[in-house]
Amino acid sequence: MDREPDPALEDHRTRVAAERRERMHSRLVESALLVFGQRGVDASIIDELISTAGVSRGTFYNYFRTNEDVLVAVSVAVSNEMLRMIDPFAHAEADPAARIAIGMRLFLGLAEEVPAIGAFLSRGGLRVLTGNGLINEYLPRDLIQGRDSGRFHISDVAPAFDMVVGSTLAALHRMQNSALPDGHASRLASQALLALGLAADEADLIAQRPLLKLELSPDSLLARAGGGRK
Amino acid sequence: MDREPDPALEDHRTRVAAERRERMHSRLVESALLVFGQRGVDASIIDELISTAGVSRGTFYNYFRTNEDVLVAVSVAVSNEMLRMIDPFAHAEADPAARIAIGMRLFLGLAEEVPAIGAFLSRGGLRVLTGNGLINEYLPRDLIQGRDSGRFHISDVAPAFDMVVGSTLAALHRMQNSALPDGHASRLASQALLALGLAADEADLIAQRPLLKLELSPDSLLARAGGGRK
Amino acid sequence: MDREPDPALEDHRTRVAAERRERMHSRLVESALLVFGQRGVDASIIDELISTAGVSRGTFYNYFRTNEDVLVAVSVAVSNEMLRMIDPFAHAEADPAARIAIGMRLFLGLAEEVPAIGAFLSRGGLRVLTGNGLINEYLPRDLIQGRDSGRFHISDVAPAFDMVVGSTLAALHRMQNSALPDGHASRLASQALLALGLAADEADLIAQRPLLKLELSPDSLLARAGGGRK
Amino acid sequence: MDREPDPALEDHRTRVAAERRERMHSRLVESALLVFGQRGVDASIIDELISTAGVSRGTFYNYFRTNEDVLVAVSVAVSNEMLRMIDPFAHAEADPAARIAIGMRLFLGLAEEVPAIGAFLSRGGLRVLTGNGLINEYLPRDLIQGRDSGRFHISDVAPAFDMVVGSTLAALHRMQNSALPDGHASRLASQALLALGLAADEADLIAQRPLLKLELSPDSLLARAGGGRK
DNA sequence: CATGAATGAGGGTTCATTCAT
DNA sequence: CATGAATGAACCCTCATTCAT
Repeated sequence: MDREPDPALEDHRTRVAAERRERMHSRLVESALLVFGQRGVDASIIDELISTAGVSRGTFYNYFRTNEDVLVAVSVAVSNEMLRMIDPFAHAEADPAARIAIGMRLFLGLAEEVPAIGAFLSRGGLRVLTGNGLINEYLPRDLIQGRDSGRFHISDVAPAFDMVVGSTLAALHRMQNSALPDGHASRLASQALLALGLAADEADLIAQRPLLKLELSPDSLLARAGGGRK
Repeated sequence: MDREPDPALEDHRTRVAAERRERMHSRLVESALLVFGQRGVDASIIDELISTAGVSRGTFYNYFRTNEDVLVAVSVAVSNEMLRMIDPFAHAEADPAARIAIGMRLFLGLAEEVPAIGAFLSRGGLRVLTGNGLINEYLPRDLIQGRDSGRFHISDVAPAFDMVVGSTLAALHRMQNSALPDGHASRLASQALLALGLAADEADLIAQRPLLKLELSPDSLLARAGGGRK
Repeated sequence: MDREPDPALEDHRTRVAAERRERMHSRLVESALLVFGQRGVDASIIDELISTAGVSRGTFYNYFRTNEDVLVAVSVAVSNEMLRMIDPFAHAEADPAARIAIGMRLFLGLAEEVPAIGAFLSRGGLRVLTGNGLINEYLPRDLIQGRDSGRFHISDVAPAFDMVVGSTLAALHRMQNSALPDGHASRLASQALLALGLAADEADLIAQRPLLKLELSPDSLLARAGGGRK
Repeated sequence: MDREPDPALEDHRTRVAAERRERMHSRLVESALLVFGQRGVDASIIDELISTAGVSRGTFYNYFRTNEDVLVAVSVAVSNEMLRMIDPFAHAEADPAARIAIGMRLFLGLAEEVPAIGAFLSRGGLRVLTGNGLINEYLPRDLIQGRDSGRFHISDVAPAFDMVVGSTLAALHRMQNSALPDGHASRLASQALLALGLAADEADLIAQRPLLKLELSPDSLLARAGGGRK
C-alpha cells in the first residue's frame, strides 16, 4: 500500500537509465574524437561537438563541464580501445623485442585504418599519448624486461622510451599528409630494434614478420568512428 | 614644417625608420616566443603579447595580421637562430654521423639553456619543427650523404628522419617536466646512430664526444628571450 | 491486481495520498525558505532547492510551476506561521499601542530566534513583507483603532504604517550583519509609540514590558527551519 | 627628428581620450540606472543595458567586469548626485532636527521627481542605501549632534537611524505603486522628529516648512536619467 | 606609425521547463 | 507521483579586428 513497491520495476528503470546514459556518453566521446581530429585538441569544440553529435547544448553539460574534460575522456577511451586491439597480439609474444615491433606496427596500422584516431593522436601529440597511460604502462615494462634479460643493450630506459614513442609519433604525423609508403612502419620498427641493441638481420626479421589484419569489433569506438573506411 | 626634399636627410630618415621597424618587429617576435611557450601555439595571444611587449593593439596590426602570422614569424626566427648557433659546429664535421649526433645534442642543449625556446618547440611539436625548414634541409641531406657513402645502412630516408626527429622531440617534451638526466641526450644520439647502422662502440664514441658550450651572442633572440638562465 | 472499488479502501488511499502530498509540499517550502534566505529572493533556486530537499526535478514541478510560485508559497507560509506565533500575545492586549509594540518586538525576536526566517524576510524586504498580508491586515486595523479612540495622534494611517514597518525592517536588516544589541527592539518600539503620539514615559513603559519567550511548536515551519538556534 | 615630438599634441590626445572615456562611462551608468530600476538590482542586465545604451557587448566589458561592478558604480553615482542636491539645503540649517526633516523630504522629493532614481533605490533597498555612504555619513552625525546637544532624547543612535531610514524607504516603496499623497513626506518627517523627542507642535512646524523646489542641473545624472519628466 | 576605444562574432555556461519511463 | 535525461533560450565573456585621433 505504501509507495514505490515493485523492486523489479525499480531495477529495470535503473538499468535502462544507466544504459541510456552510457550510450549518450559514448556518442559524445565519438563525436569529440572526430572534432578533435579535425580541429586540434586545443580547439573550442563544444559547438561543433554538439552539432556533430546532434544533441543540445544542455546535454553536453550533463556529461562534461569543460573542453579539457572531454579531451581526457576521449584520450582515455582511445587509449583503452587501442590497448584492447593491440594487446592480444603483443601478449602472444614472449620476446619484448617482438612485442615492441608489433606494438609500433599495429599502432600505426590502426591509425591508418581509422583516420579519426590517427588525426586525433597526431593532433594531441605527446601530451595525449603519454598523458593517459596509453603507452606509459606497457612500453617501460617491455624495455625493462628486455634490458634485464640481456635482450636489449641499453643503459637507461628513458632514452629508449623516447626513441620508440618519438619515432612512432613522427611517422603518425607524416601519415596525416600522405599515406605511409609500404614498409615504413616495418623499417621504423627495425630501426628501433637496432637502437635497442639487436643485430641488423634479427631486427629486420622480427620487424617484417607478417601481421594479422586487425578486426574491429563493430561496436567499438574505432569501428563507429569511421574505421574500415577512409 | 614645410617640406624640403633634401635627399640626404630623406635617406637618413628612411634608414632610421627601417631600423625602428626592425627593432619593433624583433620585440614582438620575442614576446610572442615567450607567450607561445607559456600558453601553447594555439592560444589566443594577442592580448598577452601586446602587454608583454608593452605596445598598443594597433601597433601589433602594423606588423602582423593574424595569430598564424605571428606563429610563422616566430618559427622562422627560432629556426634561423638555432641554425645560426648549431651550424658552425655541425659543419666542422665531415662525418654525417657526427653531424647528426652533434645536432641532436646541441638542439637539446639549447632548449635546456633557453627555456623559452624549449617550451615553444615542445608546444609546437612536429607542426612547428618540420613546418619551417628548421630541420627539413639539413637532416635529409646528411642522411642521404651517409647512406650514399655507405656510412649508414638505411634503405629509406623517411623512417630515419622520423626516428631522429621524433626521438629528439620526445626528449624535448620530457624536459618540460623535469630537467633531463645527465647523458640523456648522448644516449639518445647513440641510439640514433645505432639505428642508422653504426656499430655500438663507434656510436657511443661519437655520441659522447665532449661538446663545446654554446655562446649566446647577447643580441640574439635566444639571449634576449631569457637564455643563460631562468 | 484487479480493481475492486471498496469505498473504504478508496478513502483511505485518498487520504494517505493527500497527506503525502501535504508533507512533500511542506518539505519543499521549508527548503525554499532556506535557499531564499541564503541566495536572495530573486535567485534561481530550483536546482539548489531540489538538492536541499532531496527530491527530483520532476517532483518540484508536480508542486510548483515557477520560481515566483515558490516565493509566494513561502511568503504565505512564513506569514501564517508568524501570525500564528504572534497573534495570541498581541490579542491579549486591548491597547493598540501595546499590540504594536509587542508585534514589533516579537517579530524581531522571531527573526533572531529563527535565522532562516530573518534572512528570508530581510532579503525579501517590503516586497515580501507587504505583499502577502503578513502585516497589511493587522497593523492598519490597530492604527485606525488607536487613532479613532484618541490613543494615537495621527492624521493619516499611511505614514504611520510606513514608520512602523520601515523601522522594523531596517532593524531586521541590521540584524543580518550582527546580532541586535540588547534593548534595540524595545527602543525601536518606544520610538514608534512616541511617533504615534504617546508620551515618552508611557511609551517606554509599554515598550519595555517583559516579554514571554515564544515557544516554537516542534512541527511548525519555524521549528523545522532551524529555529531554536543555528 | 626622433619620433613622438609635439607634447602639446600628446596632451591634447590624452585629454580628449579621457573625456571620451568619461562620457561613455556616464552613459553606461545612466542606462544601468534605468535598467536596474525596471528589472531589479539582482537582475542580469548586461544585455538590456547595452541595448539601452546603444553600445556593443565588448564596450561594456571595457568599463565593467561584472553585474555587481555596475551596481556599485550606479550606487556610488546616485549617492553622489543626491548628496550634491540635498546637501546645500541641509547644511544651511544649524538645527539637526531641521536637517533630518529636510533630508527626508528632499530625498522623497527627488525620488518622485526622477522616477528612475526612485525605482532604483526602491529596488535596491537597504542594501544599496546603506551600502555606499549615501546616508551612513550624514545621518549618524546629525543624530549624535542632536543627542549631545539635548535636542533629541534618544539613548542610542542605532534605533533612531533605523527609524529614519526605514520610514523613508517604506515611503519610497509605497511611491512605486502610486504617487504619495500630498503631505505624506511631511507627516513622515514630523513623526520622525516626534520619535526623536521633539514636541508635537515643534515637530509639525519644522516638518511643514515650505521647501524650495530642487533645480536639476541639466548635465547631472538625475536630469539625464529622466528628471522633470515622468 | 602609434594609440586604444569600439566592435561583434564566436564560444562558453546556466537553468527553467518538458517528457518518456 | 517520482524520476532524471534532454532541451534550448537567455545569459555571460573573450578576443581578433577596425578605425578615428
